[in-house]
Amino acid sequence: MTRSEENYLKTIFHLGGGDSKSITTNAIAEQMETKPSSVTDMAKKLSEKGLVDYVRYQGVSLTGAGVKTALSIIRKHRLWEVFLVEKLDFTWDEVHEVAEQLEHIKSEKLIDKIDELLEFPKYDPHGDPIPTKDGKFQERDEKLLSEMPINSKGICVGVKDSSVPFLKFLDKNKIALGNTIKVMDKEDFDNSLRIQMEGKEMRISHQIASNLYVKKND
Amino acid sequence: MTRSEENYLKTIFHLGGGDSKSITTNAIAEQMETKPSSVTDMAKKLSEKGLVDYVRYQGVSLTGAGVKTALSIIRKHRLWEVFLVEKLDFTWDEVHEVAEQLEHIKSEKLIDKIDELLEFPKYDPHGDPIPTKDGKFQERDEKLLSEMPINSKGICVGVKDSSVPFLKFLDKNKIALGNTIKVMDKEDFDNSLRIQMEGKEMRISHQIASNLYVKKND
DNA sequence: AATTAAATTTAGACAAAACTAAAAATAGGT
DNA sequence: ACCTATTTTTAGTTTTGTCTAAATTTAATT
Repeated sequence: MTRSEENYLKTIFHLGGGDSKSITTNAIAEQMETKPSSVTDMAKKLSEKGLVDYVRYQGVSLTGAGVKTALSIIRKHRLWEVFLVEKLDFTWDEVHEVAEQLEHIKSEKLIDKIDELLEFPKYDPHGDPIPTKDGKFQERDEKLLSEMPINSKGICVGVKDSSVPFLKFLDKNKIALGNTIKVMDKEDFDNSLRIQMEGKEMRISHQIASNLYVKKND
Repeated sequence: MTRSEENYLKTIFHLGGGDSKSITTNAIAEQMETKPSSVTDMAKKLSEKGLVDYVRYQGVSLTGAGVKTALSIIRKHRLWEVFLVEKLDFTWDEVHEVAEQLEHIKSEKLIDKIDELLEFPKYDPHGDPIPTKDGKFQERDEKLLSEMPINSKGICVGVKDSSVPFLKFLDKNKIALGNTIKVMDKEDFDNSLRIQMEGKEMRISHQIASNLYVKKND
């Protein structure tokens, strides 16, 4: 497994090619900021290795082996993110770039020990689930804040957009994972929300609300 | 800085090319298990970048910038080794391979935080000094056990050979860094030593004694 | 069913890092 | 000073991953 191969598998998984849905070369190229022709080359190689099914002009989807490999990389990425935040005081907007490098370190013992050190976390700093060693996902019953009905309560458990600007915005506005949320009111005009977060009232744009995951209470 | 460039600089430093001594391409090739012709190519590239002085048919030596870069990689390698042993319960014979990968992670913040987490260790698990952030070495007054006079005492502080077999041998014989050592007697015949280690008497071959560093007490 | 626009693949090239085999330079011994 | 063995470099290939530009296939529209 080269680093490049691993990055392709990860991207295909994230684009939804895990459940045998076919992902186009263009979509992969755009996501990875490379050219479609490069993707074609890699598709052939990964197909040779039995990690993806590739049909010319149709796209690629991960095989069982491909999913397994992708999950192991995602697992490493997310565990390293937790490590950086929990043990080294990184902020959640700083971890992605470094984890992109650390996820390629080849040592099963290393990642298992990191997992143990962190006491087997189930979610990463952005609320994304960490696959278990045997590739199982800890799915959670969550919905977007923008889809919560008025008067419903919940806990903020994840972000959909984990870009640096969005995360910094959340920090600035004291919106953090784990916070309690109650939807007070919706504004028809611009779809903004009036919410209570940890008891304090605030107004939130639709943009923001549609990028925050909430676990419903009642 | 590519990974390969970093590995060359590190090797040149270890072969003694830090103090402007010229190291031959052959020596580098042997150390890195590659071919002299490959070394020549890299020597030209590193010379272009101002990291080594290279004279055809004469060899290479590190420039100031080259030494600085080499030390920063060695620093990272050794700090990661300490991390693996102290925080993840790796044994001292398991750390090298993984540290070889981790040393190439690019993030100044990461290594500084690891340093802090470990409380700024001065030596790695094999007793090798860890360069400071500004490239200074913590040299220690140490000598090989084989060179200690009879009746002198000291503390075992490092290994010269840090190969897996040697380290495992030391473990098996309960020889560890930090142990007190007293040289009782030398055998002229085979240069073996009779020593007291942590109070217990044992016999040690010249082979072993010439790969253990000791800090003299008196 | 034909045409056209968009997506995708092919073909050929390049850069990095390595290798092999052949050529060139150095150093040692007489 | 010359010859020879060794070391080192050069020249030409290979592999991996990328690119551009041209060719092909698919899909959408009429």
